[in-house]
Amino acid sequence: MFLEQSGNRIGFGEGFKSMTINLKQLSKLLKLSPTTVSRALADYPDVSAKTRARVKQMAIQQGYQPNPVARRLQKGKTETIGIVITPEQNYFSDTFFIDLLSGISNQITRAGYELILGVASDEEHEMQSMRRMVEGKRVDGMILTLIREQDPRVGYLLDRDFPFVLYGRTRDTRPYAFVDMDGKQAFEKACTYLAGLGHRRIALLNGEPGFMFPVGCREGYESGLFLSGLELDPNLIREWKHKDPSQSSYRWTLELFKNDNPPTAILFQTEAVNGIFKGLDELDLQPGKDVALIGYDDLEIARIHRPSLSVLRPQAREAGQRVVNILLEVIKGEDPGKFQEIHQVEMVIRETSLPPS
Amino acid sequence: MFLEQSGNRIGFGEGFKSMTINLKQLSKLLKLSPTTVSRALADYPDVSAKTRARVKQMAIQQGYQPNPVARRLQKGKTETIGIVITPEQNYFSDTFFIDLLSGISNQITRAGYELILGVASDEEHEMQSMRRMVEGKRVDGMILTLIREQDPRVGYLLDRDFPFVLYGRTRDTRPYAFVDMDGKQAFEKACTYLAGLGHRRIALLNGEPGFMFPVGCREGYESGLFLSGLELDPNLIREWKHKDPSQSSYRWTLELFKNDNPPTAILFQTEAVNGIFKGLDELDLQPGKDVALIGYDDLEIARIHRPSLSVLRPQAREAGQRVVNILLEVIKGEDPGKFQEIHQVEMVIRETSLPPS
DNA sequence: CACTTTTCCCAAAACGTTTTGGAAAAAGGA
DNA sequence: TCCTTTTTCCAAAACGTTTTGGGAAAAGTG
Repeated sequence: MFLEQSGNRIGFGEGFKSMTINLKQLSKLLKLSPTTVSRALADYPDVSAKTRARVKQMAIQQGYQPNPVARRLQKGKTETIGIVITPEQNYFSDTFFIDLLSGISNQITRAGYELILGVASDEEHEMQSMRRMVEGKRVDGMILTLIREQDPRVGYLLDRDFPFVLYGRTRDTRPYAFVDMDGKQAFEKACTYLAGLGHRRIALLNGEPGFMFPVGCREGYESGLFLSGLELDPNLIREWKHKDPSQSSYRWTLELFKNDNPPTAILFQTEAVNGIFKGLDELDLQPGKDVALIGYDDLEIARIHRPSLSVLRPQAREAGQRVVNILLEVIKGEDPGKFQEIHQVEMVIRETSLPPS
Repeated sequence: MFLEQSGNRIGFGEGFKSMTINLKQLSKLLKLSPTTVSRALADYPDVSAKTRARVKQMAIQQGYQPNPVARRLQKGKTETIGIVITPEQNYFSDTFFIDLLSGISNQITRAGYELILGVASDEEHEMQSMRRMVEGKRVDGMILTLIREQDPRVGYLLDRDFPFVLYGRTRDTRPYAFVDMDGKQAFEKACTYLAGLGHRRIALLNGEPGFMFPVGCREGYESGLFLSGLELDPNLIREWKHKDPSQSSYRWTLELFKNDNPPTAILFQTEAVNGIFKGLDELDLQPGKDVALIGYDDLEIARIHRPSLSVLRPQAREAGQRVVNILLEVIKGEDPGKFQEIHQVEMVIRETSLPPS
């Protein structure tokens, strides 16, 4: 009686009923057609400035917001993008991933899109969660992180021409869009810096093989040694496990110093720092004094610890924003091959990168 | 020509076009009406067993999946629930929040729903992000975490009768649904345990005031002291800041031991453990040996550290699942007041809870 | 004035489901 | 057999937008 339709029945077990106005009601209030109201709000030129203003004012006054579900159906787009995280892989180490997610989320909101999140326990569920999003027509595009050297997700998405952007890179040769950190350049920089201080025995405690990121780290490390005229000693390279970064890096730290000719400096991913500190402590070596340390990722612990840890600092938030902007372009139909960005990584010198004693 | 509609135009700037079949096409293939196919798939009794089987088989064969957007429009539900996280509040400390999120996500997926994520930098953006979800008709329900004593979000949602569930509690007296950990009972248990070992000076390094969780912690602490016949000494209670848990807890640790009569044990949230370790180290006190420690939350560091840290362990994953199940009931129209759960917290005794030396 | 162009608006269709309200056919009951 | 009930299916409406394809009125042009 009061409202012709969509009135708010206050009823049994009905749960929440929106009290907001819809397009038809708004147009009735304005004595205009829904068409005109819709077009006025979308700034089409074929509605006069006067009515456009009138429409907009009324829309604000009535708190009208177009129903996103209806708009999505008509537009044939979900206005949604998906991401799947795998906490078991210890991705959530502190601030880094959160910064990335933060950049992603803010940019998505700005575009009026939605971010839907999947949480998977392993590689298989990760794929499953992504397929649900893609094949279930729940998203317009995917963001991929923690990229593996051979990553089935990339092949899957390329095969069906579905829009996606990687944070990282893989070995697939077909063109695709990615935003990656220049791990190679970062580790090269750190390595030459340490060599410049006089270090001759520089170790690399690298991430797990199979993932793409450690590949670049190693390349940079080797290239840094080469540029500094140092020899590569395989005994100074070790790899820890994602499942248990602290434990494995602890063991490898002890291992490294069993060498006849132990390292005077270590490069590593900050994620593994607890294990390294513990190992050094057990060996009665002072971090920064007896062994120089540079980590990749500026986690909280790096700033807190005394001595504070020198680090390579990727700009995760900015990268997240770029990932989204690129994905939106790809969704629009742009050629993904055009978007391949490699971002510089800053080096922050603190207290653990002194010359050898 | 090939397909009457929704054919896959392979075109310019068109981006991804779904190659999947829709209801109308499927029904044409089956020589049935869309109505019947829809009802067959939904197991309505008014379609014969034979055709139902035929429909289901064809649906599988053709890989048919109903378009969720269309279904949402018709059903008037978004089949989506929202959550907003605030990383600045240091919520993502290690495994705890991830476990919660993991439980939430899995249960949501199981129900065929979607989880949309907002990332906010502060309280204001947190509210803004939630309002966008609620008023923009983007979700059917909200999950709230990191609850404050006076939490404007709760009032907001109660006022408009919008479905939500808290992980935690607040001071609002109106009935609402929540799943909370029994922090009070946990701290009481830890406190009486330490007192039972002979500790007489037990300190509490509590979370930031304003949030609800530390309130329970303190109550449990005080009750534990009382039950053990110990006096409450205000000098043994300190509160650290969310913005900077390590730094502030480090300072307060030093402070605690400036006492004439310093503590022999400390209760705290594990989040703050780095600062405590650092403080004790500086004071030449050995954790576990000179000072007993029990933390709340079983973070990785607690298991890794030597001596390993005794902790109170909330079952975050289970709690996450309960939150979702309850929220789905509330969305269905159940009375939220019926769902108020307080979960027990387990105590894990490791190496830092010995009798005083 | 008569014609063309521009301005401004709108009715109807479409997006892909589910629900409503029957209707035809088959089965049951007398 | 005739009437009633059950079984099985379907056409049409609805969800709330945007887009399509005009059409009437106003303005410009000769």
